[in-house]
Amino acid sequence: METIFTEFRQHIEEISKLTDDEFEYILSHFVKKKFRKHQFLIQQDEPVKYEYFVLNGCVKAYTLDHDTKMHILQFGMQDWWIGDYQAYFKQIPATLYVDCIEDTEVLCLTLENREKLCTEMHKFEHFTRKKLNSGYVALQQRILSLLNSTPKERYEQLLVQYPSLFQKVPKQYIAAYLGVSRETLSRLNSVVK
Amino acid sequence: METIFTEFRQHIEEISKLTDDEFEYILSHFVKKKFRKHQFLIQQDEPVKYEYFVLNGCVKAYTLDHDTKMHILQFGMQDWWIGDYQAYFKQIPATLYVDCIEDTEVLCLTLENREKLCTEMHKFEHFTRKKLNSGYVALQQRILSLLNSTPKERYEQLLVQYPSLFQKVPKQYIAAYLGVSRETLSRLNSVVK
DNA sequence: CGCGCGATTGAGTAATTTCAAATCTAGTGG
DNA sequence: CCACTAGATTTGAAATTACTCAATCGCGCG
Repeated sequence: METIFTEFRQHIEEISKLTDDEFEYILSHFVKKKFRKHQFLIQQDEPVKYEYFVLNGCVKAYTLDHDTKMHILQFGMQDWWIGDYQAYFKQIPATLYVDCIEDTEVLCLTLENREKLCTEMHKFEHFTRKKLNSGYVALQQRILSLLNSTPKERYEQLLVQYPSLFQKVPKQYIAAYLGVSRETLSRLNSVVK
Repeated sequence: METIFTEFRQHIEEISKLTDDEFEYILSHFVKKKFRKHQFLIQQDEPVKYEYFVLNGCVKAYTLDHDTKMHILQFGMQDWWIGDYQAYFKQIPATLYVDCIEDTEVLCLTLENREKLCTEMHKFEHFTRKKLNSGYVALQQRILSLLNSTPKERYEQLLVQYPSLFQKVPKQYIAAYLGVSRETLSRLNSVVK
């Protein structure tokens, strides 16, 4: 077993313990791929074949406003799942771009294999449901922070919640994630709270 | 079978067909409750016993900023699920309020019964997972609309997406959902696009 | 050393909020 | 049927916040 997959196994086993055979079986439904910095995993209007599990590296999922202004829906770092779920589940052309902030390795799962695993292994469906539960809650929290909080508060919350993001991600992308201009984000540091 | 439950059955059967016995079994894990306009289903800091399926009526889930400014996370109308999922899944005190915009009947599901149904009936776990998939996508869309769109655009998108909301819900609550002040929402109508 | 990307700073502009007051509406009791 | 009231909506004006556009700064890498 390649050691690169142990993290992936641990990730699943946080929710459901697996036998070696079970893990091998799950893994056989994924394809490993490498991408370079700036390379696209998904491009708007293209078909969306996969959901991705990030083994290492860093990616961002975003839309472009009038082909210029970027709005970041999600980052993907080690152990995070990422994709264009709307397009993936409905099997329609991509509504998002996903590209690499640095060189990145991912595990790719087709919708077909996802459904197959869920049907064949109750354990995997359980894992998927649990993962979705927490993902759902996280998105609700993000919505509340967009409604409740000032840009400065949102920035500080993010800093506490995902300090590792700030190691890898240029501030302008943080701004595009928080929903403010890069200039405003820059000025937050000097504002005395 | 009370006719009030046929909608609920149809709602599940949009994803998984059920036998009468299966539906009866599922239903036996829910409790039906009635609430009056202005009554709370959930109050901040109280325990969260249930997730709710709305049979009829209308509710809102929200937080209060400094006990005054309301931010609405979600509305719940006929056939919608609603609750304080963060508190429900983690079994911690409520972070939200949920109360009735009009008299409302709901089906209540404890976390225990939810997990029991998911464990015992693969079909129910499948239903739950599918429902979460689309819920997850819907929340992502909401985040993107908060990042991408002007208040006027968000208002118009909501109007197209959920016209029935506007029959039941005062505009000030729509404003609290869209993330603008009621005054700004009011002024949107007069702004020539 | 110089290039290029990212971050910062400044100034003017646009949008939204806040606070206050006025208007409208539906439901209630006389 | 009308007057009254509470809640909801609208309007006005001032203040605040964030945005845009432009210029500058800083740093790592070839």
